[in-house]
Amino acid sequence: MNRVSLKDVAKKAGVAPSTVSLVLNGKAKQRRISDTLAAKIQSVAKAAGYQPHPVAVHLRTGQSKILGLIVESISGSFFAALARTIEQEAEKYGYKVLYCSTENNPLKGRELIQMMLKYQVDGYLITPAPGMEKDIQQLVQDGKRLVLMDSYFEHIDTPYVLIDNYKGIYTCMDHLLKKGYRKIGFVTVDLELVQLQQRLQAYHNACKAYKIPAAQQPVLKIPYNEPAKNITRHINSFLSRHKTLDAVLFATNYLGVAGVESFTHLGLRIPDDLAVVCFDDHDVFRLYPPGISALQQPIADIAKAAISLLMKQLGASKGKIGKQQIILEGRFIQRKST
Amino acid sequence: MNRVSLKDVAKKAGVAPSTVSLVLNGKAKQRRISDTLAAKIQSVAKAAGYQPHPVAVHLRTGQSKILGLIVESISGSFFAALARTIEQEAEKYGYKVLYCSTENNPLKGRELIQMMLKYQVDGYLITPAPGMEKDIQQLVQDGKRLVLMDSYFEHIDTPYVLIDNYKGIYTCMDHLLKKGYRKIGFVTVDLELVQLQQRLQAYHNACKAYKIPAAQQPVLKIPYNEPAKNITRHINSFLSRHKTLDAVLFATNYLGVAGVESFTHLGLRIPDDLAVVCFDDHDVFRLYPPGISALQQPIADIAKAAISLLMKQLGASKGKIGKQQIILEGRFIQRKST
DNA sequence: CCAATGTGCTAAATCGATTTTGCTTGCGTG
DNA sequence: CACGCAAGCAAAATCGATTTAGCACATTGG
Repeated sequence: MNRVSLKDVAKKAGVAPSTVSLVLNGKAKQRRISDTLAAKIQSVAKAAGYQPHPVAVHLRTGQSKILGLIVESISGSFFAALARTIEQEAEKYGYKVLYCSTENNPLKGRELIQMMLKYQVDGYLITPAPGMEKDIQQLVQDGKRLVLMDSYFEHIDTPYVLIDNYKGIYTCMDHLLKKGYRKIGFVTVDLELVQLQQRLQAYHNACKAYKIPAAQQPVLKIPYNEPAKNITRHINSFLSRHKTLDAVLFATNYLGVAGVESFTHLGLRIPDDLAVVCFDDHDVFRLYPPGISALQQPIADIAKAAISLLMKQLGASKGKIGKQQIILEGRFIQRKST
Repeated sequence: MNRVSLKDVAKKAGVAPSTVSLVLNGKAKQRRISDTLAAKIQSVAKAAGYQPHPVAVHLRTGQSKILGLIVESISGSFFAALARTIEQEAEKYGYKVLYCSTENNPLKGRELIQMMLKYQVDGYLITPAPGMEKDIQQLVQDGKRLVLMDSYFEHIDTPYVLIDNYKGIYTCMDHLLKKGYRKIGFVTVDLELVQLQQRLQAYHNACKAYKIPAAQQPVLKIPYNEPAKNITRHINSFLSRHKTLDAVLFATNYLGVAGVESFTHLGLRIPDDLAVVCFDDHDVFRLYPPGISALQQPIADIAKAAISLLMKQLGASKGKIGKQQIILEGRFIQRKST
């Protein structure tokens, strides 16, 4: 229960507290403290197991060294992986991450933001859900540091990191079309989010490029926040209505997962009865026989880019503040479903 | 961006900072500060919109005024309701709540506890999942203040609040038996947790009291952490194996919810083909026609009792530290399923 | 009339760090 | 020899609160 304070270290080393602080904060050179003394202080501090008191640091510097991470659902595999990498990256800069999920509930999103304001996090990392627009606008107005991931709002000027949605879907479509599939259904979410519009657009444009008439571009738009079993039901009826389909492209991974359930339910064999591709990968696609092709998001890269952007805003990183909008490309993972 | 500090208030009121602090902390009487001055300071502080700086308070007092709440799943209705009430109650004592869910993942539970240690929460409120036993033991050893809810560990001496599991199930059984049902199936989780043992025991004892032979007490134990669709599958086969059942009693609400799916799947009509009761209520039971009887947990009371126990440990509450184990009774909600 | 007691408030220490300013030396230069 | 400058470290201020010790004045008693 006995914390070692900076003073204790100073006493043991026989120097002033300020000297210890300077050394431990790497300002020894700059403040012309002799190397021998610096080395001694370092070793004494280590031996004593000194850990700076975060609350004191926070009070003095005004920095909590905490980042707030708000994701839609911590149970989703994309978000879980994202959270882990974010945490690792943040640690490199000496930041802790406070992470919470909105569980697709905008009210909860608001509460979480309020909570993080209270705890004075230094910066925000958010995968914005529809309904959080105003809250995010507010954060920007208040001059808070933030980076959006996975999505963004067209008329709020914030740094963000996301995948190239258009190119991603186009790659998937290109793959299917080159394989000879011509009756491709598209399953997406019924939402006005930019990235979903882009995905839809890419689907239609790819069809057009291969001279597929507009009438043969069946699209299923599933309501947002629909329970899993309803999604499966929607997909069931969609597939039944369009018996002639030879391929389906899912716009998000949870739709793809629901689709998988649908296939087993309808007894469809992949890829003989139907070819399948999904935008955004998932464990299920790797495991479900025979393996479903997917466009993998570079999760680690997204996390790194996001942290990097945030650190630049916080002035912790040396680099200049360059482009604030980063768009990464996905990687197509071919499996046996196509 | 201009925080008003205690000093600012002091300057505006023309008094010393210490006086302001004493007044605002309700120690005016005790320190014989005149009522007129106290009143003036109060009004000045209010007018200036003074808010104490939590970090400074934390540093000085050593109290973060934050409680850590760890639940199994924030999406579960029981836990969500619990979290809300906890938050409300905590606010009355001037505490904020940092809440997170383990999503039934013991590893995540450990991480969360580590995080809360870092943030120096003053006390812990935990609904312990199997696998967290060691971590909780450690907390107790470190002298942390904590209260368990919903469950507990037999050989760790901690304060806890939970429902009377035995009496709860007995009440359900009594209800069914009085209505004339004699072939009652029991669906529970295959876990060694005390409260589940008690529920099972109550089931068997109630049967015995009505002279039902042991051979006619069919019990289905479903593995822990099974995905929802597997649970439904288990229940399907259980109900098919025991066609003669005239009633089912579910030991937890998520089993009941899976059961409901099973009924629709098998085309069973409630209560004509089968009577149903569930331990622990859920929105679904209220909405699913014709409404399923359930033993409702007094969630608000649990939350209040837990906060009360924790506050006593933290010395924030006036009352003496009395009994540390609180057992509450559930309320039977009769609906049309029986 | 002076000590004892009470009253009402302020000054100063403290929590544990960071950061600016300042104080000694030693050395080189004119 | 005096002056200036730099090196190397210590002292003190600061962040924003809480809390203890104590000061100045008034009242009372012997």
